[in-house]
Amino acid sequence: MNDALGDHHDLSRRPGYLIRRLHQIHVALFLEECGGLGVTPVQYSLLTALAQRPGADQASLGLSIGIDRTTTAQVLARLTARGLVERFPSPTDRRMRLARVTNEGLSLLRRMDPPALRAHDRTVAALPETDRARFIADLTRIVESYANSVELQTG
Amino acid sequence: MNDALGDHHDLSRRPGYLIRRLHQIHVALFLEECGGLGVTPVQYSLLTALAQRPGADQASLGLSIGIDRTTTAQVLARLTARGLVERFPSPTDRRMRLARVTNEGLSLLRRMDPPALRAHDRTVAALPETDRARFIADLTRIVESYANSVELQTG
DNA sequence: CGGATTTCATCAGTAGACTGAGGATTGTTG
DNA sequence: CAACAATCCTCAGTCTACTGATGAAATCCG
Repeated sequence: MNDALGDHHDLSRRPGYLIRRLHQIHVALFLEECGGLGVTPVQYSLLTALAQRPGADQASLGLSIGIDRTTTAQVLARLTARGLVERFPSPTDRRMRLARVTNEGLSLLRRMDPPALRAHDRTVAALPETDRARFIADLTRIVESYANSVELQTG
Repeated sequence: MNDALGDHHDLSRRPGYLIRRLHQIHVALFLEECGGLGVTPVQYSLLTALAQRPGADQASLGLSIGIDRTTTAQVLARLTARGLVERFPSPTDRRMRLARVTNEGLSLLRRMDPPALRAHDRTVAALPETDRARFIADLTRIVESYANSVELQTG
């Protein structure tokens, strides 16, 4: 067995494993900070994106936050059921359903911002302050390197 | 609106958002490299951990790879159905079900190692080579800082 | 104009991930 | 020893996430 494979058998050296765990940690911190409001990280991302682009259709909305068409529809359905989002048919293209954040949704979004910001900050709080920006820049660099990759994007 | 919250409205500056996307990218790369073998990243992690600790019980197995009791049972059930893992009651504690990787599972694991290693390498390939080890060290640091955190651990 | 293609949304199916509740067993302690 | 507590697993329910199939609508192009 060569060294590369030997190291590879130590789970904690696998980037993918560490990333899954880090994702898990962030979700837990987010729910700890925002749990009382009943909104998950993805729901919060979607609300944020939709608040910036009212009347977006599901496909482009999902694309902008990196979730696929089916997941986008599911999340929108839950937010709609709670009255945080409205959906309506596009007047110009009857295939499309457009969405918009309701006043109630905007109000919730404003209340969520401080705890959500705390959750994001706590996610990288274990790093010395001088390393955090660099770490986030590295994350950004990897994510953006795949942003235009067809096979990894939602279809 | 203060600056911190203003920046926060740019999704791509939120660590949690970037981590979710990065996780997504890794899973896609993993399935691209290993897809033909029909094993997911979590299944691969579990097989790797179980191969190192044959006869582990579900709870400690899940704990060691950071998935909760219910998910562990689900993943083990799928692997068992495919003949990659065996489950059997503990001879000393009738509450426990122990598990072990079958010969077929060990064989698959060996075949998976090269493509899985490629997937993990590709996950951080967008970073200049000199930055990769540091990035992985940062990931490790954060994950380990929460390793003993009760409220974020499975259980 | 009309058929082929593309695009948008939905549905069904599968997988990972967690909570809360419950039953069975084991361990602790008075 | 018996009551209590802790542990292990399972079950039901919810949410994120993806693929593949299908139907409806729009667009392209001959």
